[in-house]
Amino acid sequence: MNRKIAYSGIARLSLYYRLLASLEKTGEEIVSSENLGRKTGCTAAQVRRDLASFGSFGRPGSGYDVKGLKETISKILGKDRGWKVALVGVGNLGSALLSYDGFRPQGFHIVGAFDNDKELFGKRCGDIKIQDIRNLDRSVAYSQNIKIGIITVPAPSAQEVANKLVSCGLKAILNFAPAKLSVPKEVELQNVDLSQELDKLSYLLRSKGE
Amino acid sequence: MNRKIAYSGIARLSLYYRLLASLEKTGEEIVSSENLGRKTGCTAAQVRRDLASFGSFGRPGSGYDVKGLKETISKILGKDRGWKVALVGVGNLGSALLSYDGFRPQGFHIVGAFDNDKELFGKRCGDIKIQDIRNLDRSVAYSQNIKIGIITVPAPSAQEVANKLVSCGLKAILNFAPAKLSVPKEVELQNVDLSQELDKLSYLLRSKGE
DNA sequence: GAGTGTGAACTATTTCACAGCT
DNA sequence: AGCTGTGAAATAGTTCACACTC
Repeated sequence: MNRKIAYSGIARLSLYYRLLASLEKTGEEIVSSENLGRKTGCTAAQVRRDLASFGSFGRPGSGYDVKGLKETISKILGKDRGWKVALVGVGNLGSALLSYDGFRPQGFHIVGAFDNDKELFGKRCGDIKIQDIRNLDRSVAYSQNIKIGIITVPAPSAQEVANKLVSCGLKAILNFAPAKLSVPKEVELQNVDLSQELDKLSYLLRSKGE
Repeated sequence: MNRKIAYSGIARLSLYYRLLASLEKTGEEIVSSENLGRKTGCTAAQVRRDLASFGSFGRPGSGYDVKGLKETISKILGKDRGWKVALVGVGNLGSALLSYDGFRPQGFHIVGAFDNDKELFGKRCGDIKIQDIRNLDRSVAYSQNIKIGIITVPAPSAQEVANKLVSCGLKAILNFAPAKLSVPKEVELQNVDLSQELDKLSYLLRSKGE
């Protein structure tokens, strides 16, 4: 057992998980690294290496047990924990995320939505009532066991919101604002940067002469 | 001049670009790799290495010219091309992206929005009228010079939409559906996978015992 | 003096290829 | 026979450190 997974392996585990969930639905019981790889866009070697960093889950000669591996990965990723999430910034993107029903089955439950626009207070979005951001404090976060925050405010307010989330004791932030946030190193930060994704496509197109 | 940029360098160029645009607004004229790095979360060495893959843009002793470097990166990334984009799937996320006004200034212009839901045809979202997906064909894409497609449909229809976009001659796809798409290798594909981002946070939290 | 551009060293990640298990 | 788990090799990416330029 090779104890250290490549950082990029984590993202692949997420893909494997989703594929396993779908294989389970269609009744597949066993899957090989070859297949798991092809269906997630990874190589068989990556699949085996990634999984082997956490233990020996496969059976030589046959492959991996779909249901078992799915549960194993769920535990590795911590998806079995049922994370509670707070979202700040109920604009276009924020409300889209609130209404998205794909997070819950993945183990993420948005339990609070906050904004600073009076007009929105009390309105519902999905099944959550939008609250004044000032209602979010350490004790609320603690009592609701909220550990993850999603930032969907405009870039200029993003750092301020991040500070707030940190001061409320949240441990992880998913940031959609196109801004570089500073958070204490013990707080995990992931950025989703839509313009950056388009820039990558643009570069690839341009560099092949489109 | 070191001709080959690391793939991950492209994403950083996008960050540098955005920072330079903001420095330009505040009237800064010169920036060092040190500063550019700190403000984008990269190292000074990365900044210099990334830029040096395309030429010598800095002045030893002072740094990089903000305006000039911004324009250079714009060209490198192909942002100066003014890409036309079609979006398919005007649900929550799709309409959020249509209404988002951050793409245009970045050189990406969504010129068409398509769905298969009759109820939506003719409605406006942002300043675009939603059309029947059947209205999107090769000649429309060609005449409007649409090269990039954004997929914001549910996972089960994503591959079908991708096929359609490819058959319309689009050269790049930004996919938000949690599905692994197959496209010809000459078509560029980037995935934005929100559950995956949450999974990464979940893993990091779990692995540090939160 | 200050800061770039870049070889060279280092670290991370991927791929190869095969011994060993079922 | 088929497929995993894993050393070893190969490749990719990052950091160091400094000669050189302004």
